[in-house]
Formats: sequence, C-alpha cells, structure tokens
Amino acid sequence: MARDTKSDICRAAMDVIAAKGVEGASLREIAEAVGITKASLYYHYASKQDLVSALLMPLVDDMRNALAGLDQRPWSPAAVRVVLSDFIDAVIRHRDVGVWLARDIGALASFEDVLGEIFALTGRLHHWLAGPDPTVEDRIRAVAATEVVGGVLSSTLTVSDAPDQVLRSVLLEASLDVLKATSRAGAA
Amino acid sequence: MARDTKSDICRAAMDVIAAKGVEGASLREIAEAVGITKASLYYHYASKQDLVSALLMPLVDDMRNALAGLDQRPWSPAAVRVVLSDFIDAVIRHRDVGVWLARDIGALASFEDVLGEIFALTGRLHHWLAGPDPTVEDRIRAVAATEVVGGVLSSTLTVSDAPDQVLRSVLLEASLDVLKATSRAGAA
DNA sequence: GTCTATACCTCGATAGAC
DNA sequence: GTCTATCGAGGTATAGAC
Repeated sequence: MARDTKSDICRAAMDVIAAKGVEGASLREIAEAVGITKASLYYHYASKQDLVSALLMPLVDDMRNALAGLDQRPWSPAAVRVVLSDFIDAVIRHRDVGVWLARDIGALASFEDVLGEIFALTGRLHHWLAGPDPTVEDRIRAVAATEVVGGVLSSTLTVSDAPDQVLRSVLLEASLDVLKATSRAGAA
Repeated sequence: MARDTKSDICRAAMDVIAAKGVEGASLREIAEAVGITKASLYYHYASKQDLVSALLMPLVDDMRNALAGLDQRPWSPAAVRVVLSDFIDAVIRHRDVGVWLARDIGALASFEDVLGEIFALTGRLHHWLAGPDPTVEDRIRAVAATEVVGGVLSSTLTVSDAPDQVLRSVLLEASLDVLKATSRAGAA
C-alpha cells in the first residue's frame, strides 16, 4: 500500500524539505532522492505546490477536525483544557510536517491557498482562547499559549529523546500555565 | 548619518524581506525600492548573504550580549528571571528583524554561518534554563519557554496594538509560567 | 558610486518518444 | 510511468564604461 511511487515521493520530499526548507528543496533533488527524474515526478504531481499541499493536508485536516465547532463552544476553563488537548494531539500526530511548516511560513507565502486555512484555524483558536471580552494581555497570552504548542517542533530537534506521551502532557500543562495567569482561568 | 545608500538598502531590504521572505526577496526588487540598480547594490554588499547578515547582526549582537557569561552563572529562580528578562528585551528591541527571522529559518538553511551563532545561543539558553540535572520535562519546558518569546513575532502580527512594555511583561510572566516558576521559583 | 550589459546557473514546467 | 531534451523566467554575480 505504501510502496507506490507517490508515497516514495512524499517521503523523499519530507526529508529534503526538512533539510533545506520549502524553497530550498528543488524538485530535481527530490526526484533524485526517489530515483526518478524531475519529469517523472510531474506525472504524479501537477506542480510543486500540488506536492507541498499533499504533504500538509493531513495536518490541516486534523487541525480543522480538532477545532470543529469551536466558535459555538462556550468558553470555560474546562473547555480550554479540552480544546488545547485536542489541538496538541493533532499537532503531535503530524509533528514531522509541523517541524518544517513552522520554520518555513515565510517561504510558504506564495502558497497562499495552502496557508489560508492554517491561518484561519490558528486565528480562530487565538480568538477563542483569549476568552470573552479579552484584554490585550489575554490576547497576547492566547497567542503565546499556541506558540508553546509550536514548541513541539523545536523540541523534537533539541530534546529528541522525548516520547510523544511526555511531550503531549508537558506541552498541555505548559500551555495551560500560560493562560492560567490571566484574571480568570484556573481549574485543571 | 542614516542618509547614506547603505542605510537605504537596509531599510528597503527589511521591507521587502518582511513582505516576501528571505528567498522570495530578490536583489533586483530591493535595488528598485532604493532607486538604484542591482549592480550598484553589489558595490555596497558583496552578496545577498552579506546583506542578510548585516540585517541580522544587531539582533545577534544583542542576544550574545544578553547571554554573555551565562554558562558560569549559577542557576537559581531569581537568575532565571533576570536572564529571561534580558533575553526578551533583546528580542523585542529588534522585533522587526525577529518577525521574519522566525518565519524564515527554513529558508535561511543555506545561510549557515549566519544561523550558526543563533542556534548556538538559543541552545545554550535552553541548556541553562533547564537547570541542573534536568529531567526530560524540564528540557521540554526550557525549549517551550523560549518558544514563547519567539511568540513576540506572531503576537505583533496578530495583536498589533500591543505596546512594547505590555508585550515585554506579559511574555516574561508567560515564559516563567512555562518553566513552572509557579512550583519551584519565586515570583517578583 | 552608479550605470548598462551580460554571463551563467537553477528553477519549475512542458513536449513527445518509448 | 519513465525517460531525454528543452523552454522561458528569474536568480546571483561580474565586467567595464562613465
């Protein structure tokens, strides 16, 4: 099932992009890593953007799923924990993609359609996490809390021996800690 | 003093890079924004890397300064607060550079000499923040804490009406919270 | 210090044979 | 489904006149 050329291309693309960034990764190099030519790669993916989108899609899908119905969800400390937990799970589940996504957002500026939903999703998360009638501090903390989650990426690079479960629980606690210092959130 | 061509180039480069990313910003576009040609730009900067390095240097200098003598500094909750405070100040002071630096690290992979010291500095900070005999959790939290600081960048985009002072204090508190300052470190 | 002109490369993408 | 060959655009960088 995973032995077709398309999967090989994805795997190779992940490696090359992780090492050189999205812009720095050329289709020629990816094709060579697979053992085919650039032209053959185009048989499987219509464009570079098509390929990159295919790599990001599983992550975006999971993020969208984790945040489904967020806007209708009433804000409460308990709900915050659930939402953040789901979000962290989604990110960790695709942490290999997340690693280079987070470090390459600038380079992905030209891939607007791919990034559009990601920005929309994180934006909604920021807005909801900040709670009702948020102060400027609340809003900064909401962003900072999700930034902690983005720390999965750096973590996997720096402390590479951390198992998913540990990463998961530590990040959730850390993220909640950031929000907790606000005026109202509290419960665990 | 700031009216020479070199300064003009730097300013223009900052704008273009902020808008299009490091790779996406071409020297032609930067030169045109200044009102000179590409060739003239090469008179002032030997290469693109040379120009980018010049833009990053003030930030790196300030980071290096903020972390000077870190390794000899004994770890304590009070010291953590001081170190993080200095580090946050340095980042905020150059937040315009930091915004695109953080979003473009992947694209900067080819600029190894520029990134080398930045990685070395943040690596030392991670190591020191984790404290003596750190557990895996401590190390993850150390990384996450600095990731919060990196959140300055995202913050300035999302909540753009935040003054430096507010940003500074909220990030310091949030960062300390991540480090479990609540449990083993004292407050201010 | 700034210009015009250009060399040289790599990229993404396409055409068409097999 | 994979190949060779090539296109056009755009990049960095250089040479040499002014």
